Amino acid sequence: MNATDIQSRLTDKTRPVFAIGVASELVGVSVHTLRMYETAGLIIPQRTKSKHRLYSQADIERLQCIRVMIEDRGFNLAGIKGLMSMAPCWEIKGCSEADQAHCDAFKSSFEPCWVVKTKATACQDEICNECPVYRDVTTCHNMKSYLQEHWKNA
Amino acid sequence: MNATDIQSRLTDKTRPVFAIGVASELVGVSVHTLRMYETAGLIIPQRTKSKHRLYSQADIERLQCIRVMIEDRGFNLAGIKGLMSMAPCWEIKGCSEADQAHCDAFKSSFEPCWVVKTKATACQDEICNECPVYRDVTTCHNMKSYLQEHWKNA
DNA sequence: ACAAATCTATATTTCAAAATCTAGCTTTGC
DNA sequence: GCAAAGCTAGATTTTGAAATATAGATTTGT
Repeated sequence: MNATDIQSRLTDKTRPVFAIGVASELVGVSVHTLRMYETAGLIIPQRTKSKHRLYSQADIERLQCIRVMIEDRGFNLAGIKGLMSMAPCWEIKGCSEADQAHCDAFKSSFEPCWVVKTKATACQDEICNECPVYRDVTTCHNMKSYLQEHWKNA
Repeated sequence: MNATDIQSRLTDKTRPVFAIGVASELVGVSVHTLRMYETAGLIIPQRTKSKHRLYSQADIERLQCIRVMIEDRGFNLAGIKGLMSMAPCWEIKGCSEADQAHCDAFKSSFEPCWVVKTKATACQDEICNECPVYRDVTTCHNMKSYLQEHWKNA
């Protein structure tokens, strides 16, 4: 591993480094609450081989956004999930019409794509944690601008 | 008034015809709950000269959608309002860049345009109840498709 | 080796949003 | 004219989502 590799590993916000206890302290909620957000479909931490959760810096920021939505804007978990479901994933991933036709995320606006079971081929083997659809949906920022950008570029 | 006019009045879903008590029975919630939804910024019934609320058939359907979001999808009022705020009103209304620059609805994604104070000139004298942005945002339907249509046509 | 941390699953508690109620006044419609 | 319905404003009650706690097994790291 050369110096550039080391630098990139140190600055990679998506690298899973924090155990749930550390993440809990960084975000200011209990470990159980973090597990709850996962069950609700708001966040997908990586897992070690033995199923222990690992959170990245990006995950921490995502969780902080979730807290803002709850505390400052009065959303409940269903509402945050609903807002996240607005991302036009099929445009971002460039799904064909055939792909769209049998993808639950395209057909309904009730669940984010990283939660649905039946997916387009483009997402079959996707690790959602690393997918731009999942990564860029940070509902505490200006979501309308986000949607605009992604529709315009589509 | 000729036959065509009569027909159009009878079938106009936006004509305000139901007092709050009737609306309350049609939707299946108390009159107070209807007033609460109004305070939350989810619906804007017309008013008589003496400030009595009047609901149209379209209003009833809007309210039924709100109930679906609450009962079936678990949203709270803040979440429904947040979802409604996703409509790209400036695209639908064709606002100029100057208009966008001093319109709160363009700048933030926290409130629907029909709730914000500082509006674009295109909306200064708008009766929001009759505006397509307000009318078409029925969050219980496929909101993603709605956004797609409106972005594509923009 | 073993204490601390994490895992899943379930039960219980908390608390604020949502709904209901109250009061005093105005409007509506028979 | 007057009873019924609507208005605003504010207090109170309810209720279920969110958070906390518990239990027993597994993994981690010193």
